[in-house]
Amino acid sequence: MFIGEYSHTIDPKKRLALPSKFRGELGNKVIVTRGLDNCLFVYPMKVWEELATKLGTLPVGEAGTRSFIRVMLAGATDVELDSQGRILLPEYLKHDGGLKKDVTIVGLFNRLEIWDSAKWNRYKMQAEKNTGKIAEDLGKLGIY
Amino acid sequence: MFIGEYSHTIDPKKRLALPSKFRGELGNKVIVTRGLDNCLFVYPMKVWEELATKLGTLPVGEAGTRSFIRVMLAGATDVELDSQGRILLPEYLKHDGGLKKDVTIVGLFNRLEIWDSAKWNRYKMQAEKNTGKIAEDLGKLGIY
DNA sequence: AAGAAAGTGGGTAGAAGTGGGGAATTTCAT
DNA sequence: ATGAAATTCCCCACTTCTACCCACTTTCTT
Repeated sequence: MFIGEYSHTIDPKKRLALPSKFRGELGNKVIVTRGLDNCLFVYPMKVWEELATKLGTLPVGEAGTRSFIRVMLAGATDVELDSQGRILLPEYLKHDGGLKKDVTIVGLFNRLEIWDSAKWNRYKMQAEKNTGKIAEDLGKLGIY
Repeated sequence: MFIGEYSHTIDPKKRLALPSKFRGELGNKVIVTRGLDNCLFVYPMKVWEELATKLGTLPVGEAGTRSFIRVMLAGATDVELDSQGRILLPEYLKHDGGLKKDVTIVGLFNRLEIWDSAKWNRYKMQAEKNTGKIAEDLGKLGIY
């Protein structure tokens, strides 16, 4: 399980080191894709395969579904880790994720998220303002 | 499985390089045809054969089905990759797909799609407006 | 304090994408 | 049928990007 928050940098060659703590569980090949809230998702291959299978079995007749599948699959790319544990980010993902030099890598159960550091900090502050509300929700979910 | 998004160009001789990542899985002969939403579809031979069989056995009673089959089958052409991994696009497909110089090649599970880059970007932006809806869909699929 | 591990940066050979010349083939009009 | 024009195919050339290797610095561990 992936947990924790790490500050890394994208170098001039668009390479990004993944936290060493995650490498064992990730293997040496991962899937990077556009996520929600303008960040990127990183999946281990096994998790991705389940997800892709679900996508592949959706009916393609309806335009909305078609566009959904397109965005998910088109936004995804498989990347290999180099000998230093870095991935090479395609330009379009770097762009769509709003990433510059400083990024924050967040572990979330079965995936990672890659955020622009500034954006992540804003998001966190915003989230903290809603702590009370979140606590309520947690309560409803039976989490204490 | 084909995934990802690649920016390529059609040269003055109407040649288009397919992304090298896809070449192994495509083989050196593919089918190009008119797709949905004003783009082109590219199928590996095996996938096309299955698809063509299905199309051939569809009931032809309904006008919509008939026209769909016509567009798919009539527009289809088989093209070989040259030694640089490029295909030669027939003029009518280039025209019907609204393709100019800059195109985006998208990997979508078992096929590729070829889009005019400007059109693809508009499509993507449009799709992203439906992020909320997409998030719901993700939930339904059990994706977190 | 010394060694190991992690993150970052850079050089370089090879691969990938793009463009163009010229021969061979096809198409079309004469 | 024949010549002209266009198209297709096969090379080769150039530029950019990527993969692989090595090196430096900082942090953590022993």
